[in-house]
Amino acid sequence: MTVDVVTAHNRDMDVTGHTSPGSPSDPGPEPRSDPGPEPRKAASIRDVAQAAGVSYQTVSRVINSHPNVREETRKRVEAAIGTLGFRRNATAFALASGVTRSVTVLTSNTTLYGYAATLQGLEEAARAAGYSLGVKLLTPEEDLDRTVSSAAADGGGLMVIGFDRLAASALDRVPENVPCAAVVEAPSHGRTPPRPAVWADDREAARAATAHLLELGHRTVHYVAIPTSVGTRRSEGPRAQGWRGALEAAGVTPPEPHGGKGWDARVGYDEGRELARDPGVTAILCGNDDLALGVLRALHHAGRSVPGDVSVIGFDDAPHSEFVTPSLTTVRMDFQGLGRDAFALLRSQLENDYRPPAPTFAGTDLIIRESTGPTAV
Amino acid sequence: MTVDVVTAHNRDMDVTGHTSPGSPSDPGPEPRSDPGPEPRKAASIRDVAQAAGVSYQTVSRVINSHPNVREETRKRVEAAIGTLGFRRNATAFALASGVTRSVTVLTSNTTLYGYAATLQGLEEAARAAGYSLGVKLLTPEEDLDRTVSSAAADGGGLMVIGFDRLAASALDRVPENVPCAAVVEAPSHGRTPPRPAVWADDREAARAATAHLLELGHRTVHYVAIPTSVGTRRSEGPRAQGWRGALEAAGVTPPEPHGGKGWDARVGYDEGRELARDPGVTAILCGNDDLALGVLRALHHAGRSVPGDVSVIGFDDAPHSEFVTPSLTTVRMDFQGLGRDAFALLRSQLENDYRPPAPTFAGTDLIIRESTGPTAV
DNA sequence: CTGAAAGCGCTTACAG
DNA sequence: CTGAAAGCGCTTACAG
Repeated sequence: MTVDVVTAHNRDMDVTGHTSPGSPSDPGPEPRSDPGPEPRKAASIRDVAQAAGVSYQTVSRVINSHPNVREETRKRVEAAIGTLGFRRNATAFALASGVTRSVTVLTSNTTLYGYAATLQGLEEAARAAGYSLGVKLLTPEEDLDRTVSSAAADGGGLMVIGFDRLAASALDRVPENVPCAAVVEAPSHGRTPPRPAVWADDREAARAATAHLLELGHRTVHYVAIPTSVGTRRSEGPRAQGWRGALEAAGVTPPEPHGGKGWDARVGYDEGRELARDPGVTAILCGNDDLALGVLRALHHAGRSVPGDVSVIGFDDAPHSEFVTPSLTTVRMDFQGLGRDAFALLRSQLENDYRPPAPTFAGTDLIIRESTGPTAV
Repeated sequence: MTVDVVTAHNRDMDVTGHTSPGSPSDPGPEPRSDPGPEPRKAASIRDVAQAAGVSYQTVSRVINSHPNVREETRKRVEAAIGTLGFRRNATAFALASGVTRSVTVLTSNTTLYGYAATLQGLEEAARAAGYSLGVKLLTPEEDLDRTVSSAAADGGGLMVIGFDRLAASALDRVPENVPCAAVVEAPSHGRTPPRPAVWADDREAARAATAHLLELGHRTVHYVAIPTSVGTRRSEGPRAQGWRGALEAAGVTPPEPHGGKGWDARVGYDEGRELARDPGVTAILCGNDDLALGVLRALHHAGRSVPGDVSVIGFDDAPHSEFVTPSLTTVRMDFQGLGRDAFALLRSQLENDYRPPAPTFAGTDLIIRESTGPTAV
């Protein structure tokens, strides 16, 4: 396929670390008794109290904007806070108050579009609610129980982006008494996720996309699967189920699905090469836009035109899908909405008086672009 | 340009929140004095001590794998830890020990490839070192000083992904006494970042890419800029400087640069339409691959072939760039390496006895694919 | 090898 | 409206 001529350039490092002023390598002229203008250690509530001539409890009242503080006292304390550059120690606050206002996200990926966009939705919701957000990457190498329990020990709640098997088993291992919510693949009928969760209707979206291809006149539709969080066979994910359901509803026997080996364009390319060899293949649904891109590329290399000879539909509506040629027909997903809604589910476990608002998830849309068309006559 | 026929589907929500067992809405049969099999509250060091029949200091020794504990005592404590499901409270640990082993990343984006890949490098390095990783998104709406100081108050160190103006000014505002490191754009000659930082040699990479186009016979090279962290004009970033430097070295007067208005393909498309109108344009360097994708699309719509009529080079080597048609000649950046190296810089400020290892950053490479070629004769 | 004390920086009752 | 006490769950010296 693509021949990459790699021209090595700039193998030299240009990475610089500057030692901070006052580092051991620069002892300075002489030890001074004067601590100097820049405070070495962060000011505490007690330092502020002393500077303002009040007790430290009063400082606590001011920083928590308690009503019962005389105006003049407050001013004095605030002035001291300003000059000392005081910032409340979040660790001590968490320990003393018992409220953590932090969540850590467990995810096996941060760069794939669906994951990254979900993460962004989570971040926005967390920030809006005044929570800090931690991220812990799930890897096959590390012991899952250790990873999960160390994340749980960080306090606060846990969010799981459960699009894959690794993340799904992490979700299964979250201890009962740890607040937790997840965004997951649409569960099979009658099954519920082990924890409060949100999901998009992948199954229905895949059904609609497949039906659209059948309506265009294609005799059958092939499927290139993404890995899935459920089952072991690539045909068991909700997108695969929706695809199969649409075919069966039309009286078409579903062909063997492809893929299931990864999320990226290379996998799509490899599967696309196989599909391109079969002249009977005229319509392909892909589990995501990256796979679809690889399939497009493989069809191009095989000399089969899109959509003239073959129609291709992706999934997710990644940002570049509108700008490739041919532009990609795909299913738009509101990952950020999923992230926001999942955060609300977690927050309702963390704060007793918090009721989650109406879900903001926008649903799924089939976006028709250039990569699909009627069958050639 | 692309006509999107949006078929609304599945606007219905399919988002489910399951209330956890024992929620207020399900009060259960009767209050029981028996707390039941599942512990409501996490076990503390004291609970473990009691269960094991030792003092809580001994438990502390065990969980910190202190040598001076009798083998039998250790066993007993470990058994108690197991049955109680004890996990050390990270907040209390941080407060008592003074070591935080956490960093929070300040970034204005998490989905653009360069940012996401840098973040992933940071995450890997942090995890390998046993640090937890927080992410705080920088937004123009929020007060920068507040955002920075709240992140600083979370304890641990700060990492800034400083590829844009917002992040650069966040970096300027980090208080002197807060440990901090950054990954930044290559600084101009004689200027140093306000904090320890790493960078790739964007300037040299852009120079090399431009020189490559000139060597192919192009009379001049046009530039579509990404926004930059320095200066106000789009021509001031290091990539722009490298591009201009290469032209001037060849005795070519640089044309006015385009872009600078955003990072995504839409901006590239808009700029590409302008460039496509000028038949004298035969070579275009873009500040990133998304812009390049938009430019490619605009050239396609204008009926100008790539690389037959126009050559295009991107920047960053995003995962999809290899699979678009024509595949994109681009500059590969080792963002993950930058992230790892930046973390080491921060860690050396956090741990007195830690010396950063040799940098792992792999440099930049020009990857030549299909979107570039010799000028048409 | 193990236990009793003091303290990390804050908060939440409890007193005045 | 403001101050003195106790405690969050752990650690680091200090004693035995």
